[in-house]
Amino acid sequence: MQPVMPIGKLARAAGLAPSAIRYYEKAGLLPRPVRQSGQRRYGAQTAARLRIIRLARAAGFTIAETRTFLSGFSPATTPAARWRTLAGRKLAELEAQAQRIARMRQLLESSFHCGCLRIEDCERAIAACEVKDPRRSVSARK
Amino acid sequence: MQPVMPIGKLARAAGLAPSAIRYYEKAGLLPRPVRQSGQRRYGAQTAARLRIIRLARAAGFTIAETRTFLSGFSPATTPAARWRTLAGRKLAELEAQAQRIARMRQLLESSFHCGCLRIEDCERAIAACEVKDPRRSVSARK
DNA sequence: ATACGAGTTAAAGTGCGCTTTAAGTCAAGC
DNA sequence: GCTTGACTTAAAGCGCACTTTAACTCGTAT
Repeated sequence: MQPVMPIGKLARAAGLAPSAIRYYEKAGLLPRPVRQSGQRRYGAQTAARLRIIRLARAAGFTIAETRTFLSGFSPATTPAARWRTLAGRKLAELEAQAQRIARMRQLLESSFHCGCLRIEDCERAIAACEVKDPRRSVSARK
Repeated sequence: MQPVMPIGKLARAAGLAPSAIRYYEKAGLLPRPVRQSGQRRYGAQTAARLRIIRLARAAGFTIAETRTFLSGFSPATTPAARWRTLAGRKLAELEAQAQRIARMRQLLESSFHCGCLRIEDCERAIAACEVKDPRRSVSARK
């Protein structure tokens, strides 16, 4: 039960679906594991690696960024240094996202305080509260 | 040039691609416009409506929500009341997003302060800073 | 006449992170 | 011998908001 877990057990242990683990393998986050009659067998180190992956994902890193963290640096680069590099960029992205959220909040709270009875009436009044950047929106998370 | 703009002109005026305008029409955000020999002709009111759509999108509403705002209420419901209803929900979503961002920020700043030389070494150390919710992540905007 | 630019359509493509499906293999229990 | 459950693969599907493509039609300028 220690060095030879099948994928289902590993998945339960990690709180993931087996398909996600296979996907991570294909994506280069996990090495090809040993096999017994065609089936993957995992040791405790893979469970540990999945915990790291989960941490990275929870911190907002994409699969590609997580792969970079795991294997995209010179082997001499320490985990701490890798994390600093990637976290710096990610924090900037999060800052941008936070600002977009703040802007949306502002729009949600400040718009349509008009007394128009029909939308066609507002259509003229809106002109003032013009939006600068027509692109981008967010919301919708699984 | 006032009540009979072709789609290209409208698109430029609104800062959108013609394909987006056709898409909005198919999605039910815009009414089918008058046509001249098969081609769409728009008046100033459509430009105004596009400004409203842009505002709604910038505020974080999805296409479906925007359609609800425009035509999903009883005609007697004022724009202000419609907006209040939808904005309330959206603000709650934004609050949730903001919290996720805060959590990601925290993880980014607090993780991997270990002195491990290789990731395999951290794999044991990580166990402590366990993540609660294995699902969900964000980042990556067009 | 004919080339050009702008319009038309339906259908497929994009990005991301998986999940789902279909069709098959394998070992263990009855 | 046969069912059951867990595994295998490659490929397709999902959600969202558009964009891109391919093949075609217009009116206008040369």
